[in-house]
This record gives sequence, structure tokens and C-alpha cells, in this order.
Amino acid sequence: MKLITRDTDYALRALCFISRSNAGKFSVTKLSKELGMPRPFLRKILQALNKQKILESTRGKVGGFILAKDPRKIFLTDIIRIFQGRLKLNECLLNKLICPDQRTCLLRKMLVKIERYVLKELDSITIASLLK
Amino acid sequence: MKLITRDTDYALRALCFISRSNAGKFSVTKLSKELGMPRPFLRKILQALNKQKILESTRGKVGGFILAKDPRKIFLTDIIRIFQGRLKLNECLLNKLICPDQRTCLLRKMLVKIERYVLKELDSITIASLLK
DNA sequence: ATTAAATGATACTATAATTGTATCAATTGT
DNA sequence: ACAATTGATACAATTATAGTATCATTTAAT
Repeated sequence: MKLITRDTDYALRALCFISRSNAGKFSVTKLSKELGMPRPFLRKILQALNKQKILESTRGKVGGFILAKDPRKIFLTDIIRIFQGRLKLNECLLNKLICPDQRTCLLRKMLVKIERYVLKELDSITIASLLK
Repeated sequence: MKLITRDTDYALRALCFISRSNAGKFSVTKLSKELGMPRPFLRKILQALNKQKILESTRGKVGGFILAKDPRKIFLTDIIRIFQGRLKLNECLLNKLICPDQRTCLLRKMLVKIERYVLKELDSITIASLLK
């Protein structure tokens, strides 16, 4: 039962690192050394962030990645969605419910309530807010 | 990112079913038919509940399982712990943190806050509370 | 006693998700 | 031309989840 998987974690740390050092551009090689993450894995992650317009890439020699957005506008929920798909805590219970009648299933109601809270909280977290 | 896995779900539904029908004892065969769950899997689940003193079993012909506890005293967190282990939403981030300094890592603080809320809510749910 | 139907214990298998690696093509500064 | 980069994508390894199978033991009924 984890909220955040490894790729989300790596993505967050890379984004924070890039944000902090306003140097601008970093290659995967540099970042993976700096952050101690497996290079090919980090590369796949940065490519995904690029596709989703969170990062912007330049190719060729001296290429690399820079932030494409204001860190105040990069939300934790964005990143989670990219690497973990749609945010849902209680998928398995929405079909096969304890109560035959979905409208009255108490467990579902309670889980939905919890989910709403979690999403609201996660949505209040941005890269900027993680930089202290 | 799911809060509740299949075995927890099955366990909850079986416990609710047994609680509702105050008939008392049910064999796995009966329950699996009644609830539409794979028999061997449900069996493993009921055996685990028995080991944890949530259910009580009688062996031999006409054997089966009955509740060992008041449904008001069977908590969702108990069941989750049995099938999904220790309740922790943010394991992966407790070691490899975004911030080098754990004491000041904001993400960790936020996730811990979320976790506390979720645990508190889950802990307010019992089998009895799911019976309407 | 024997048998049928149940659980206890436990090993095994299958599937899916997570966590990576590898490779070939295209781009670009020197 | 070359070296260092990213783009795209296929492949592999590991782990978690979901489920099956089997042999031993217990017990009620015949």
C-alpha cells in the first residue's frame, strides 16, 4: 500500500534538484551521478516528463533537460498521474462491493471520503513547496 | 495505488456475510458459492482469519467457520494488517528522501500527515459498521 | 471400522506491476 | 566526421498479488 512509487520519487527528486540549481540544463548522465539513480531508468523518467511538458529537452551534444514550467505550477498529482496513472485508492471495491447495492455501501462511502481528502492534500503539494 | 487488496476485500465480505446471517457456521464450500469467490483462495483467507482469532474453526465433517469476535470489535485495520502487512503509505520515501535532511523534508511531513488521517479513518471502520 | 466432508499446513503456480536495461535512430556542437 | 546527447521502444528482472494443489488430520454418519 504505497502512495508513491519509485519512478514518481525519482522524478520529484530530479525536478527538485533542477529547480534548486538554477543552472538550467542537465544531462541524464550528470543528473544520475548527482542523484545516485540508475541512468537508463532516470532517462526513461525524464523522457516521460518531457513528453508531458514538465521538462523541455534539447538534443545533440551539450543537450539535456530544463524545467518547462514554473515549479509552483508542477503539482505532485501531475507527477503521480504520469507514473502511476489515474489517482484512485479504491478501484477494487468499486466493482465488487461488500454491499449488493452500491448506493448504500458504507465501506465505499468511507473510502471515497478518505480518497477525497488524500487527493486534496496531494494537490496542495507542488515542486516549489518541496524546496522549503 | 490501492488501499485494499483482493484478499482483504474477500475477507471483509465473508465476515460481513457471516455476521449478517446469524446462522453461525459456514463451510468454505458454502461461502465460496454464496459469495462467488474462488474456493481455494477463500479457504486460505479464512484460515488466516482463524489463525488471527477473528474466526474460529471446527474441523471434521460438518465443520466450518464462525465469528470469534464481536463484529464491533473487528476493525478494518486489523484485516488490512493481516493481508497487507503493516500500514504504511510512504515507506519508499522514508529512506530515499527528496531532502538530504530527514528532519526538514517537507514531502515526508506532508505524507506523514496524510497517513495519519487515513489510519485514523480506517481505524474507525468495523465489520459492524459495514452492516448498516 | 470405513468413508465422506471438512479444516490445517504448506508448497507451488500464474499473472500483473514495478523496476529496471539495452539498442538503434536522430540531433547537434565541435 | 565524431562524440555526446535525447527519442523511441523493446526487452529483462524482480517483486507483489492472486490463485491452485496436495497431503495430513479431524469428525460425523453409516
